[in-house]
Amino acid sequence: MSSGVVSGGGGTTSIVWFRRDLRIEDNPALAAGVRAGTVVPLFIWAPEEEGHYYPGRVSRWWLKQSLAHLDSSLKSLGTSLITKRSTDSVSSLIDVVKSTGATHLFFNHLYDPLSLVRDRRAKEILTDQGIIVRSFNADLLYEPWDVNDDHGHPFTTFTEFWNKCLNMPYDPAAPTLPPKRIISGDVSQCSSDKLIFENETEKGSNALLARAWSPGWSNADKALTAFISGPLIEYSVNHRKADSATTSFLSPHLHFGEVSVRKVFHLLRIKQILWANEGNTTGEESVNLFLKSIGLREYSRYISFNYPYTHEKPLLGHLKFFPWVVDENYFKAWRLGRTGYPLVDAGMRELWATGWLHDRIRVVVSSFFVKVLQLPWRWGMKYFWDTLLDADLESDALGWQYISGTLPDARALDRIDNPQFEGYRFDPDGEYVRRWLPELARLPTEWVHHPWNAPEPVLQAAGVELGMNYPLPIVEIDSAKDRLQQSVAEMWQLEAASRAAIENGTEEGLGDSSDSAPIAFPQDIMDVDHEPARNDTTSIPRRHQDQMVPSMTSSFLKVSDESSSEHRESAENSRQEVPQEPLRETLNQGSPHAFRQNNSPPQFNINMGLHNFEDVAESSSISRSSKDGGVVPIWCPSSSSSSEQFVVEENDTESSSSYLQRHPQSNELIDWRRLSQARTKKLGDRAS
DNA sequence: GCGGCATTAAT
DNA sequence: TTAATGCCG
Repeated sequence: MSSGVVSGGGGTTSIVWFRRDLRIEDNPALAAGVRAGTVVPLFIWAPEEEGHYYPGRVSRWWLKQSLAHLDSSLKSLGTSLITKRSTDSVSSLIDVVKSTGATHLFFNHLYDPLSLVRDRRAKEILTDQGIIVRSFNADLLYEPWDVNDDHGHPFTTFTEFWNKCLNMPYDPAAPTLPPKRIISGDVSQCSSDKLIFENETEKGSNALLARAWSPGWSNADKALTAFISGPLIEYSVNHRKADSATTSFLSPHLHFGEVSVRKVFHLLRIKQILWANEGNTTGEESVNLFLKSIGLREYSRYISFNYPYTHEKPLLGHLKFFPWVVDENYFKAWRLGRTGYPLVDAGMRELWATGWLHDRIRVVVSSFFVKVLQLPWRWGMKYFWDTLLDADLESDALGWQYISGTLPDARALDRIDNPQFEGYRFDPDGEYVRRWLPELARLPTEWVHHPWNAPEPVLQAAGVELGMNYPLPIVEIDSAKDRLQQSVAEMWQLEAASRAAIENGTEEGLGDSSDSAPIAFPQDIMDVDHEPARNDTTSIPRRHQDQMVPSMTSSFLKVSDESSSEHRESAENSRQEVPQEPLRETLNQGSPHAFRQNNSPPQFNINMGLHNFEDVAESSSISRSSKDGGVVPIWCPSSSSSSEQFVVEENDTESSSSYLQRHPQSNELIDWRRLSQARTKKLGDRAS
């Protein structure tokens, strides 16, 4: 083992607390533990801490495999993973500290709201007990607090943020190699709990997953290499097709930290320089495009850190006044893939059956959800959370907020994308629809994305009976447009009224807290009986509040019980209708050409011209001195949800200014509110 | 070379 | 819808 940089090895035992950094390679917390002496690698399974965001079935399956993989790697290096079942991570940490005699705790940063709170607590409490706690950046190219505009404020649009990232004065830290050997700490007094990640029924449902996916850090590394040396070069050309085979397969790996994003970045850059030199513009474009999807992942963490309520509240406050349609039948039809819009339905069936969805299709189905059905976006987000293999709170929150028009740079709120046209754009030959909607399989391409227009003889010949074996559109696009216009107008009126009320001092705080009564979360919807969705839109109950999940920090509800049982049942239903996952058969591991399915990197990545950065090569030699090891991103929720304190603790001598001092208004709604008002004016002008 | 028209894609 | 790009006369 290496000589102990921190304290001379030998006597020092460190706990390395693994969370979503399930890799050996380029893992700063692990490296710190190895440097310090003997190591106790630890994983704590405390899903109840996640509240509503108890991981979904397929996500838990992945986690299980990934941990097994990690454990076997650790064993080959000389130690093994201690696992604890817990409802309180911090007490479990204390237990492990006591039973192992550890003096150090190392972990890598997470940026979701819950982890920010929990990690702060962990750090405080363990530090109080005399433990040396250090934490590191293993998840991002740059820490959120390092990327600011000229005034030192956080960016509020992606493009600005990403341009800044690409033009930082120092490179992301270079990835490091795995340790050669790990000396195990004394765990004779510290037993592992057996962790249960799936029940028997779920096991059955998960059985096929292993044929398509190989969780675990070294498999992630293989997937990365395979992608970069294969489909990457054509990524810009192919990434748009719903059925294309050229996405990276990396997003679940990235979610669990099986692969280092900094390694991805560095490998991409090598290709970029190579292709730039060769004058391969397609390749260059592809790298930029793919890098951008990495950037969106970064941005999701950045946003979550700076505005740690993004998973439950719209960033632009006016969306609170949007009159969401609370209709359980709509929601159900969407989940079942029975909306009558083939591209949407195909996507939802695929999600159901596989836990996977091409990011283009994610945009299609979520946009349909929000704009056509006008269902509360957080229901959709929650469903994604429950069903996606790569469910990721930060990325999904960003994606849904983008779709819902609640970001300053989101697409226009009142714009509806027509699934029919999107169908011909993303699935021009109808292959995707035919694969997932066997009832439409015999329909000619001409009609496959709008069967409701097809002549009766064509339908008959294809065996399609609209309203019987395939539904008519649940909502007409034209009426959806009308309804959306009305809703948006209503939203602005309410927002203006609220603002006036605040200015008059007649009402307070209507603006930004969770004052509005919540639209209950799906659990009261998930188990509704199987009623066909109605086409009539006149009697839909509406509520004038943003939907609101009970605070994550206060709730130990296991929503996923209902949702997963419903999901299972539905999946079973659908298996009769859906062809038996042809993709699994074709997904031979290791063969890039077998990648039938689109594993896009983090969700919602979309093409965008980035700056070429030829200067990247020169700047690559600059490395930055890490301020890791002391900084913990921290969020303290207060009783009022609108006034979260947001403090970064800095043990580091390098900087004495807290995050709050540097960004005094970063955690208030001020910025967004201002943006919201600017937008009010703009949209108001346009409307009049 | 330039204006007009079509195409594309948007975080 | 709009802005940017590309093609063609």
